[in-house]
Amino acid sequence: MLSMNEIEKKWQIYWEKNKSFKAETGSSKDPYYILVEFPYPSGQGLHVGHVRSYTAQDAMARMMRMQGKNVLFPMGWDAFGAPAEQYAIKNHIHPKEAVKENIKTFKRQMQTLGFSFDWDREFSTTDPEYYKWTQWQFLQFYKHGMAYKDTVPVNWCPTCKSVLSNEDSAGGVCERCGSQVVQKEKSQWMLRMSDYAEDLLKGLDDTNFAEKVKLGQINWIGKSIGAEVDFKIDGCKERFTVFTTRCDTLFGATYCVLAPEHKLVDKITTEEHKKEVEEYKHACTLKNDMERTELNKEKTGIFTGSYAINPVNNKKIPIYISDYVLASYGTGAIMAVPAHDQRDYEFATKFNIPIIQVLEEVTGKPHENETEKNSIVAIVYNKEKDEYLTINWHEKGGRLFIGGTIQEGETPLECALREVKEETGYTNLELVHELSKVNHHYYAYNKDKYFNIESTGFLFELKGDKQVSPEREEDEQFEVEWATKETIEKEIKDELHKKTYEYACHPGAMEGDGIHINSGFLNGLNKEDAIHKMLEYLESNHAGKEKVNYKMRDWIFSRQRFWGEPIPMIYCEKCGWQPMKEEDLPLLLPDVAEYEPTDNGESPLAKITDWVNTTCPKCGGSARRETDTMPNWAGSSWYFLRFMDAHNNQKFASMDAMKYWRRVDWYNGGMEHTARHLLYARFWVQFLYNIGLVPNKEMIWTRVSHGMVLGSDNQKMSKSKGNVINPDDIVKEYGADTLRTYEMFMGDYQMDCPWSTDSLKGCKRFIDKVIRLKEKVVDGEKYSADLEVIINKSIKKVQNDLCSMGFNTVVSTLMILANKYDEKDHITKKDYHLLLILLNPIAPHITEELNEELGYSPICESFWPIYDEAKTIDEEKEIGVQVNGKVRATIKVNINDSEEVVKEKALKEENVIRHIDGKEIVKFIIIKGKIINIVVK
RNA sequence: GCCUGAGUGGUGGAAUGGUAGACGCGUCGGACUCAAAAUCCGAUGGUAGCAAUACCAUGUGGGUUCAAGUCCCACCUCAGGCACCA
Repeated sequence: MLSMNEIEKKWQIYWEKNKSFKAETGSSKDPYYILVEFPYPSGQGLHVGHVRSYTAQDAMARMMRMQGKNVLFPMGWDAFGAPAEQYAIKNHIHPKEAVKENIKTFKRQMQTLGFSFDWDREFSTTDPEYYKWTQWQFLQFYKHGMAYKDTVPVNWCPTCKSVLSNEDSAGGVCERCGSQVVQKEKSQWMLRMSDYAEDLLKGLDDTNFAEKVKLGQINWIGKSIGAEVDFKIDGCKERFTVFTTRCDTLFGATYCVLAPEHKLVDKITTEEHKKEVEEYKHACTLKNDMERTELNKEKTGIFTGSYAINPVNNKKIPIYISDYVLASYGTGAIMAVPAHDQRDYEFATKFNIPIIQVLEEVTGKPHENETEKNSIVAIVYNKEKDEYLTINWHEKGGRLFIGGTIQEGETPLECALREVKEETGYTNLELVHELSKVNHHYYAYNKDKYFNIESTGFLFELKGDKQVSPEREEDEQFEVEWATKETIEKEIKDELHKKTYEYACHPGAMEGDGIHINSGFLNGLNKEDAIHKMLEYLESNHAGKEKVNYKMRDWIFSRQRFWGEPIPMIYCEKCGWQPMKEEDLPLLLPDVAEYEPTDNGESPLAKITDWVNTTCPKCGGSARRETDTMPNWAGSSWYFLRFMDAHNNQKFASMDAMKYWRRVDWYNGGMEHTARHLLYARFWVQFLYNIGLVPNKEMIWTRVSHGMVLGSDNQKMSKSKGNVINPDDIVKEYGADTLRTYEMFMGDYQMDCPWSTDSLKGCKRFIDKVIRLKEKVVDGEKYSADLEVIINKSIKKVQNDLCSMGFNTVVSTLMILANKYDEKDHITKKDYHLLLILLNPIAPHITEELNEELGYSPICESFWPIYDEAKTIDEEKEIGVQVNGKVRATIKVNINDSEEVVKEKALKEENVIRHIDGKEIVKFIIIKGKIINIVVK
């Protein structure tokens, strides 16, 4: 008798020897490419989370092979990265040595789990044979004008003298030493990814990504359609352009803002403001990205002394500089419309800049022959009692705030104060906010008239309870009541008053839609129509044009690190930047053992002078190599192409191989990579497609993501929390099949799920039960008659669920099947064989072993069973009988029963009779094979 | 603030608009055993009841429907991602 671990070893050797999972390029079988993100081989070893996603894809791969597909299921290593470099610095060894060790561990662990990877295609991104092609592809980017050098700000720690990634400088503090991170300008290689924004957006239509993945991509690209508007500067020839998505609000622009870094700032700043502006600009350079974008930060800024001319009404509006405007987005300048943009509103309030409302929300329904008038709604708040002043008309009109019509010669504010006094007698009010105006339509019963009013809202605070006697008119029969927030939300039904209350709760800019006011030729139009009309106006007056902007920027492609692909560029004093000759690739990383960072922010490579000094490929004179390396994302942007033709030394992959495999059919990875990694990979592929090197513009068809395996405390597994589960321990104690089965069964594959060793034991019991069932096997090459339906149902469910990531229900289906078998004294050989095949994708070792004992040829060389749809339906079924939607009984129905028979059966049930007794049957609903509902009155 | 998800027993989680809680874990009871482990059998959402059964129950409140965990509207909580993108 072999032990569990021996059985597993036996089959792992069998698969390896027989190359059971080798994918043959060019085979006449249908190709199917299943990819799971290749791991970073860390020193921690394989995580149980890896086991979950690899098992899931492995199960799919195994089933599809049995279904006759030529499955490509590869594995490799994404081994460049900071941890290996840190480790190397500490231990004075070359990172490639550390990586070699880690890969060995990872591979051994994967093999003990029995994943059906085609190991013949294995490679690491750190192999010179691989990164040669990463470098080669960079040269293609360069040669096609897609790579360029630019000066961009980087996070810089003055203490560590090192460039930090955004992650390492979270919170504006250096992760390592805790000192303040500052911004430093640095010349970096960039890839023109923003040129591809539109194509990356459109390309999504040619993929089958999950909707949330597509949304992630769309948000990251961040397309916004708007307009560029040109502003002249008063008394000066200069002009500047702003980007806006709301050109319809141009009449409401009351100032402009330039980013502190904007080129024009120095030119337009007047003498008297020079000093302050300089100081402000300087203060901004000291702030890092985090501080500048901090939430709820109070707006800051400085007036430049100059004025811009609003192109639609020639009004002079002041120009400020402020860091809430980003130099890197749009044109680095904005027109500010405080009435309709929250940020502008905050700035304008702080600097006392006028706020002009140009758009009103509309409430109520318009009607013919409306009378127009202006009115107010006053909301009075009592801070001490936390209550609002209302008047209650009871059944004559419900609860309202104080309202009224503005009279001749009266301002809205005067009107509001008068109305409050007349209706309630309160006089000591302090204005908190004047609220946005609302355009309201309503019908007045007492006057039998339709009105269209422009209502101004006010929020007051009550100061003291001084009250004079109200001056109500005779027909004003209401009560004055103080009402709580809850009462108001429940009882105030009037749309205008509700809207006004909403404004009072969230005072600020009105960013919604409505109709335009104070806007010349736009008056009366809604947002969309007004945008179109404004665009026409701007274009015909040469003052602006439609413009599309994207949040996505070019890809900063330089890293000041040792352990990455060297960028194959050479700088010559005479010839400038020159690409290396392609035939000289790969440019190898030097074999030294010191990678301490330099103290000026250069890559550690800069200190290795033997390596840095070289000759210019163009003029042959002395020159220096680029010392920055590529980011971690580079190698993973095209590895899936390499798997199609992993050992080609003429090309990164041959067109023939890529045409045969077509694309990645199924790509599984973590949710955290669905935005950036996927975008980089798609960009890379689209570029290669455009220069004719890959067969399709999108090389990834379906992208799905898995949930994390958390510790049993529902927290992320980490050494410090002591909740880490090592797959090696589990395999040793319970076997790989049990671990695989449990990880499939633990929960919804796409969702996070905590580890539970108790539940794992349950899966062990299930596997043991399957083994025990062998004792019940009797000869027979047919399914047992009474098992036929459940067998056919199970085949269908297992195969459907394996394809739709319902791995947990695959396992439960098989548990149900095994329980059914267990109820019987005997099962046929064929019954048992079927269970083994269905379970094989998830628990491949033990099923192969039991299958062999039965005398069959290996499952990995067999065919997947085909189910008979006709036999998936039960002859007899229990269904519920409802009366008025509540289940009152269950009856057994036969598939051939007519509606009449079913009806009869239902009406015979005692409990049903009791519930319909003395009542009239209104409706008799029979959903065949599902439910009966008797509706009675 | 915005975008994604998710809220169902003691617990992990099932459920094409059709008997909510499949399957598993745990717990309780029983069998086997000198005993324990393993295994097997039974019970297991809550309240009331001896029971038949009734009522309540899928985050909260409304709605659509013969029928809602599932669809629609509003809200609350949690997790992840993005965040002054004009």
